[in-house]
Amino acid sequence: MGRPPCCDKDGIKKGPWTPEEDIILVSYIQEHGPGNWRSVPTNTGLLRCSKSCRLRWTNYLRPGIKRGNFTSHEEGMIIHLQALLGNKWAAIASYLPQRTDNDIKNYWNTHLKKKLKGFQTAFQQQPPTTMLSSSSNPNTTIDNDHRSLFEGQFSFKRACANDNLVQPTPAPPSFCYASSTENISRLLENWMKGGPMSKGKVATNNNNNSENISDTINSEGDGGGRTIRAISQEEEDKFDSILSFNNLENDNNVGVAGATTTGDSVEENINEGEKVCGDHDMDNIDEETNPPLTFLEKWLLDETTSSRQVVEEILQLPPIF
DNA sequence: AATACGGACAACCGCTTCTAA
DNA sequence: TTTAGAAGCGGTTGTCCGTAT
Repeated sequence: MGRPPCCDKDGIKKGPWTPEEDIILVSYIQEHGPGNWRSVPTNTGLLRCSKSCRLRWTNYLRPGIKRGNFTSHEEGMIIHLQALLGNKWAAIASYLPQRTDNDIKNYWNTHLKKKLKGFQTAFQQQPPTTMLSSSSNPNTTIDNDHRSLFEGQFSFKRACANDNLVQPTPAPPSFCYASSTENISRLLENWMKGGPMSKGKVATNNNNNSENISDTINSEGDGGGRTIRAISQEEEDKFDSILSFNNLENDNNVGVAGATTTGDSVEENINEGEKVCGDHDMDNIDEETNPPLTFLEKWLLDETTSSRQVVEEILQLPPIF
């Protein structure tokens, strides 16, 4: 026999969560910690499926979640990771600990996909170097639509690249209780301060005590367990194939996401990545809270990776670091 | 002013993987 | 070892809101 069912299918409430439900859920988790979601609806009286409770907590109520205002840095990370990993939102979110997979997925579908599609369309007609120089060259063949695409819609100003400067964004949507959700998260902050891990701290996976929220943030799923982890063989294989694809496309100066490549071997890229990574000023990185860089992370940090550079150049993205 | 349309995002659905009994 | 439910995850849908007509 397996486990008993998590909850009755009848009488389950669907749709948006109310502030009252949020408070009930947060209060319960404060007292008991997340996990054992099957018992949450029963113990709280919430007419929600356990799955819905877990999702609500991990995506919106847990402390440390950063909402809205994706920085250009984050955009760059998402673009690179999506090119590398595909639609593995949970894996991508693991490199952006303050963002949930759902948030990243929505942002990709509503913002970045459109931008990249427009970029690829434009790129098919004009390679990046020419396009970039075209703005100052009236004799270029690039048409005005594409120029405006890059100068307007695509213009992530480098002036905003500094992480201290938040990208200008439209007013937040006035969803019925987004603000109350935020308030609930804020309420939890003080509580978290007394815990073993402060809000938003990048987690390691060393602590197995699931009795408190901060530990469970490291270990639960659905966006909850955002840990820096070693690259899997599958990811490494995919990375290799992307590099191979870039090399194949090199003759046409077109690579993944419209990027060019130097045609370096995988080994050369890896070595170069390690070398450059070593040249970065890592003094501010706390090894205790930020584990040693993985292969993938080194690649992301590698400013000499030509494909990344070109994408950043064309999209006016800031250097990742 | 009313309506239509599209964008943005929260939440749900369904499939896959993990794990407790 | 088997089985069935929990958990994880990505895709899709529903709803709200702002803007254009």
